[in-house]
Amino acid sequence: MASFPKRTVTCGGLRGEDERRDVVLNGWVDVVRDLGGLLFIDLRDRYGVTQAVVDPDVVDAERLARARELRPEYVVALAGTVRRRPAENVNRERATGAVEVLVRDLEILNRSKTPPFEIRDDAQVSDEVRLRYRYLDLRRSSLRGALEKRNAFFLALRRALEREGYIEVETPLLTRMTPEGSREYVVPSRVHPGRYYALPQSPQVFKQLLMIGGLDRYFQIARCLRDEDLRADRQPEFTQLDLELSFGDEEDVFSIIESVLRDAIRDTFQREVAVPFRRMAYQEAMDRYGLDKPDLRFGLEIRELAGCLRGSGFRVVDEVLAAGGLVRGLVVEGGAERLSRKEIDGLTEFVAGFGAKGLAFLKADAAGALSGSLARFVDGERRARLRAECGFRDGDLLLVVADRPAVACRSLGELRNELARRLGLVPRDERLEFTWITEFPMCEWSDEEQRFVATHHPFTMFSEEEPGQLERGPGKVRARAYDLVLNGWELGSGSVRIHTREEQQRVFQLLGIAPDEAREKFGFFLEAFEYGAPPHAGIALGLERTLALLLGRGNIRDLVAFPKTASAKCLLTGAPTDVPEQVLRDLGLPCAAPQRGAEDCPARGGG
RNA sequence: GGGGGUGUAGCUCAGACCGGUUUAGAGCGCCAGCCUGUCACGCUGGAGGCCGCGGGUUCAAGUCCCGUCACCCUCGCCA
Repeated sequence: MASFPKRTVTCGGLRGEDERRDVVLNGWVDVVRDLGGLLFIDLRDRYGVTQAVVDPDVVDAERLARARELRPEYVVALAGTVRRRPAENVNRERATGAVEVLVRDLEILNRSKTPPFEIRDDAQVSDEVRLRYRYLDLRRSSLRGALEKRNAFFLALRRALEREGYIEVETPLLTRMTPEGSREYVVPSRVHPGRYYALPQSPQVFKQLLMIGGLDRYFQIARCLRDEDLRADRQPEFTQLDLELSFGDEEDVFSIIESVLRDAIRDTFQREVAVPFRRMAYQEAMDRYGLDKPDLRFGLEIRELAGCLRGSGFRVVDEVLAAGGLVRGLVVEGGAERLSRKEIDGLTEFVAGFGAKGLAFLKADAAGALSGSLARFVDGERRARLRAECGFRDGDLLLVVADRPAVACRSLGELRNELARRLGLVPRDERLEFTWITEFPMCEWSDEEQRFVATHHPFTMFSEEEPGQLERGPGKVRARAYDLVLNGWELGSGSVRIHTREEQQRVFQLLGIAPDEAREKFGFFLEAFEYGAPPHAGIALGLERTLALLLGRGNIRDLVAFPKTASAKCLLTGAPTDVPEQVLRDLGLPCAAPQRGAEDCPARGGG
């Protein structure tokens, strides 16, 4: 038997046709409006808000007194009769606004302290307070709605993948450390003192083993953990749609992802996405947009300026070109008036943040007069070329970076995004510009490590134009890897995998992983290749990022029920915490705790 | 690890640039009283401050200086 009057409807369920029904509501008090005689209670739960009326002519003094005790966030059970509101009192803002519940009886199930912030969507509250009292923030429809969308989207993904014959398999959370890649969380073993598991940065190795195991079509909505510094779009724990297929290649991965995303977005957001997605080679993305995750919602493409500016007397240009650098820029339409000298100085600092040593500029006013740091190097002929080749017209602003290729592309790419934000070039509609970025280089030379490092990961298949190219000119070999980009965010990446031991060993060797080391760290994996590994390919998509873009949110924190701060702390529980010395001893860990001041305690409810 | 921003009432913020001007304010919330059709109810009154923390300069510090902590953004990092 229930110890309290159990609800017969939710706070979002009543409509005009429920008139005269006897109901019980359970929920939180949203607000009480005590008019002295009549008293209105807005009662809230996940499903909505319903107005209840306590009428002193209907209830006895004891119940009236109890009603007057109610405060926001009290948990109550209300019993009463549904009645239509008089026409002039209908609240059209609310789904239940045509009715109200005339209270016959009420019980306070729990009291609440005054919450640290009001449970209202329009209340502006700092992230710090929201995270500390996350359970209160969860009562607000904005956060709850995001989690409901997350759930609906995940279900839709699972439905679509089920339909395509994919099977969801869970892979271990306690696994072995991988030598390449991001920093992993390490878990000490009590049973094996001095030995450690690692939490997976991704299920990469296991999903390939599942292919070798003949699972054929695998997916997992998988938690991934990385001990790296955080950003608005990065949490230490995040969720990927991880997917792998056998006997297929890029085309199969593209088509399954396109179809699954299209269906899930249609089901969850009632929005249509055009498939197939656009495709763009890495080099084209870098040349036109400066970044490997271009935002294609606006133009403002990067212009090649070597031809127009070579030999103009602007020394930096010629020096940079002679050293193999790039001279490129952006033409800002109407920018001559829209951007002041001071703002351009600010942009110079902005690109300096990405290593650019300078930002030259040229303004042409409405009458055609030139000004700016480039003006004295641009004669009539060069001006005509700028107009013809780059569309530089009167009233426009040309911003130029001359630098090493990597710096020139990056700084102009970031500058392009920044200008689009400032000048309002990003369309306000909800357009979704999906793009596959393909043909990444296989590896890059790392000055820091003095070796080649894999651009994607060391299990990625490469495409050699001739045998032995990987060894002779590794910088020129392309990986069969691809990224999925949406509106300037990288949603995820994947590749066709290596499936023979020989090719895998060639890549390990290229990356400077000695045969002994490879055997020790990846022996089990190389061995698996010797027992009939099928050709396979796959991808992993960051689902919080995908949802953040679909919901128009600037960070992924609200797609996570209990997120961590920029310093990877949980403000609700206080994690990470010290642990008792005995626990460390049992684990065979050194007990010397670093000297520290008093740690913040988790919230105790204030007041 | 580096850079930038923020930190003042429960919440969101003024005050700080140029030290003394009020007894550090506002809106919301909170408490009390009044109010029988409100819906962010209204009206009247009230309580509430280690000005993040520690040091320094000064006759005098919310305000200036140094350090430190927390949160946010970001570079590095994130195969």
